[in-house]
Amino acid sequence: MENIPKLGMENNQAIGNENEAKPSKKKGEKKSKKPRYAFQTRSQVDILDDGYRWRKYGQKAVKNNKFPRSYYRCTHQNCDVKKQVQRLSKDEGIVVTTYEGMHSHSIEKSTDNFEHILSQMQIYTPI
DNA sequence: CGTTTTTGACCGGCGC
DNA sequence: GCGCCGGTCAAAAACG
Repeated sequence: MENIPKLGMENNQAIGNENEAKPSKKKGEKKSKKPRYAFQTRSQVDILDDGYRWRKYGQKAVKNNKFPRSYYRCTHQNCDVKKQVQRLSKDEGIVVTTYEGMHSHSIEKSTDNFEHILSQMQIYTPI
């Protein structure tokens, strides 16, 4: 697992995704809400290291997409942040990274100018 | 040695 | 009622 930050992005677009609208079933609608932040990054590599440590816990192919989607989870002590990376079947150069949850600690990596992007990401929060 | 990765299988929910 | 889908976990193996 050579996880060297490889960033080949030229254009990144942050899209605020909220929780899907569930009809009316059980769900943590009162306590833990899970904000979802989708990031569309233009890069040739799907391994976008944002400065956090992620442990892949699953990979599944998605309908509509010829490429499989990768599921990652933060390997922190109290960080249950989930992240999933998906590539567009039409544009292999487009990588959609969706973050779920918030980090409870700061970044330890260099993050280079990625830190700047991360800042934007946090700003884009909400729902 | 510790950690992480990979594939398969399993479960729950929903649809019809 | 059964089938299907998505999502997650588990184990094993691999790597530094």
